[in-house]
Amino acid sequence: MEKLTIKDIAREAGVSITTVSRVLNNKEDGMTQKTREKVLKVMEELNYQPNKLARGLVTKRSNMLGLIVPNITNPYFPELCRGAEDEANNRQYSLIICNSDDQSGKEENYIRLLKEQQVDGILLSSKDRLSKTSKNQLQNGKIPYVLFDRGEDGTDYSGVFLDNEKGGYLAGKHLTDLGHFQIACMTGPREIQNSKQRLSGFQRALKEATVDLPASSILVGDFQMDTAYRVAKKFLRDNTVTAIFASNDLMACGIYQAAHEMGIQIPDQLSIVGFDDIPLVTALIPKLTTVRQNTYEMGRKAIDLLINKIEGEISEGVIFEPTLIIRESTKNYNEV
Amino acid sequence: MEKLTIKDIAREAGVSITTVSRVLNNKEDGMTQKTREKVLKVMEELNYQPNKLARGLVTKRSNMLGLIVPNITNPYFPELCRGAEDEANNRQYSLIICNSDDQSGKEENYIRLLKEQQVDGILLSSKDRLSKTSKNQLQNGKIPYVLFDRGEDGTDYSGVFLDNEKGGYLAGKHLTDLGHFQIACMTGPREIQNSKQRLSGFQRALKEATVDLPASSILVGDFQMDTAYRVAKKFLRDNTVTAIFASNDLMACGIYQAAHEMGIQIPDQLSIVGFDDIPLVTALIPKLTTVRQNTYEMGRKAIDLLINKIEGEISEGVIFEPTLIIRESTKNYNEV
DNA sequence: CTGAAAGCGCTAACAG
DNA sequence: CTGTTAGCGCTTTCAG
Repeated sequence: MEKLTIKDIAREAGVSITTVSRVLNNKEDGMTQKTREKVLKVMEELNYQPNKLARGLVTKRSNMLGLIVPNITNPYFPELCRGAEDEANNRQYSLIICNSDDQSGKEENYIRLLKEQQVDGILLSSKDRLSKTSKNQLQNGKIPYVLFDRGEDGTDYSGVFLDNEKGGYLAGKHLTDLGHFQIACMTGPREIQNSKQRLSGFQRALKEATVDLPASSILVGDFQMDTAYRVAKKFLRDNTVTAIFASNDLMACGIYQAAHEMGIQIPDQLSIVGFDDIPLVTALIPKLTTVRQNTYEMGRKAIDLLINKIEGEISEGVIFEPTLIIRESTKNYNEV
Repeated sequence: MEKLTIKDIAREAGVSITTVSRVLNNKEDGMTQKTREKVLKVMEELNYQPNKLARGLVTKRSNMLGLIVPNITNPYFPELCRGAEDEANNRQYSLIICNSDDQSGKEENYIRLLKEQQVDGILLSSKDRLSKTSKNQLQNGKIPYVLFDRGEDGTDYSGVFLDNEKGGYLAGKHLTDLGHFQIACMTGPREIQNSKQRLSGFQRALKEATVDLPASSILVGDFQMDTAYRVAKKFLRDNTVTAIFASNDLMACGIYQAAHEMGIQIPDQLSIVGFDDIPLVTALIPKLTTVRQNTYEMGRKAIDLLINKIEGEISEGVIFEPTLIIRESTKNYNEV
């Protein structure tokens, strides 16, 4: 039982390969119902599976999409992947998922690889803005692409983004509404857009409530749990605050750990707000209050945009709105 | 700047396409260093990227591999993906990651899709044993494949597995060594191999220590946090145990939650052992004692096997040994 | 309504 | 040392 080709089917069904090709592609025109059925039956019997590479070679469409994520290990990204994958499959595309490990070298490499693999488009969730090389690869390679969340500022708004500023604001407002006024904030890496925007939204909220946020209370993290733990431990030893906003949930976990070891009760002595609403967050005790992004939907939408772009429809970028999910890790200051 | 082909390079460099093809494939023989360099330079200048589909069509090698995981949302699987991806890339293969959502329908569909996409091999991490359709697809499609963890019993040992029985034993022994004798166990779905083996290892350990494990203390979960939470809550209301072994870490999280809500202190009143050692487990308070599998390495090894198979070397399946990682969620019974 | 033939971009004999 | 040529499995005019 060697690999079957369209020829074998044609021979077996007593028709030409053109006819076989036609039924393969559901071309309505031409062909008796009978011929079609016969061909279909032969395919069935022989368990024929068309070679998509060969098809791609002539149609210039591989029906494959690339998705590059910075770190599949951060539970945020599997959500994105699932959304992307589901939408891609709905639309008859396959997804190649790649992990850039937060390294722009790897990212560039994957872009090249995906292009060689003739993917029809790329969804890029970059660590931060695109490196110059990446941008070049993408742009003068004329390959359709969509940016996810961490993108360009201004100009090239072809992507799916979150209103990070608003997210930060939501977190800040929640905390000040609860009456807190000694508040700290742990950001992601300083140079990352995302991170800056969340911070600036947060600052806006505190300002509105005339709560001061001294520079010393702005802690710089790296979106990882371990670092957050260390930074928090040091900070909590030397400072008194009643609330902390972590720019992502993973860092919130690190802060939990630090607080626990120092005997600081959450939320009784310390309120914590996270960001992302990754699934594991409900496993924390107490459950984390956080700013939710609908990652799954964002993934779907991003692929939707990408495919539209590939298929020639112009479709604008989208900005998603975050929402605040109040759970158990924040508490009214008065009750402290 | 239209899509460049090997022809363009040949014309530009003033050589034949064969020559270009040769430098592309690093064929050492023939060709002056000079010619090679000239071609290389032209490629560079024009930023040429070879079309892998076309190559695949003639070589019958796509250099793509498929990986099907049951649920990318369980943090266990991203680890596997990373290992698999890294090894694949090392060996110059790309990985298409697919998510079967624990549905064998989706799994079968993906197998078909991957085959049509002409992947060179498939790494299949199935929910449980293969469905008949999957098996057929794989076997009479003559496509190399390797099974991950949840596989066939006996016969076809082409895969990477964990010694689940030993893992269960390790957990049981740890608990009995600590002096516990009122112990419960939460398993995965009853019909799953994995699940059964972990349980039977666990039972073996208790038996050795002459500790009884009544049927009523064997709780059936589904490897998910939510269910575990519900089951545990009910169980803990009606029964007294001083230790629970959860067959995976996600379920351990659910048990934490239940215990917390009922005011049961871990590990003071209840010791818990998990299974997998997924990354988030150190975010739990107290940190979870668990049976670790080296998922990343297992992923690498699996791809290694797969590629060996593809490239014609025979390589046997591998069974990995789990290890016990003692953290903070278990405590000596005497100190209770 | 159906088929013959050209060609997608590349590799691999086989010649020169 | 290099080029010519015949496909890989499929789609797609263009004829019949």
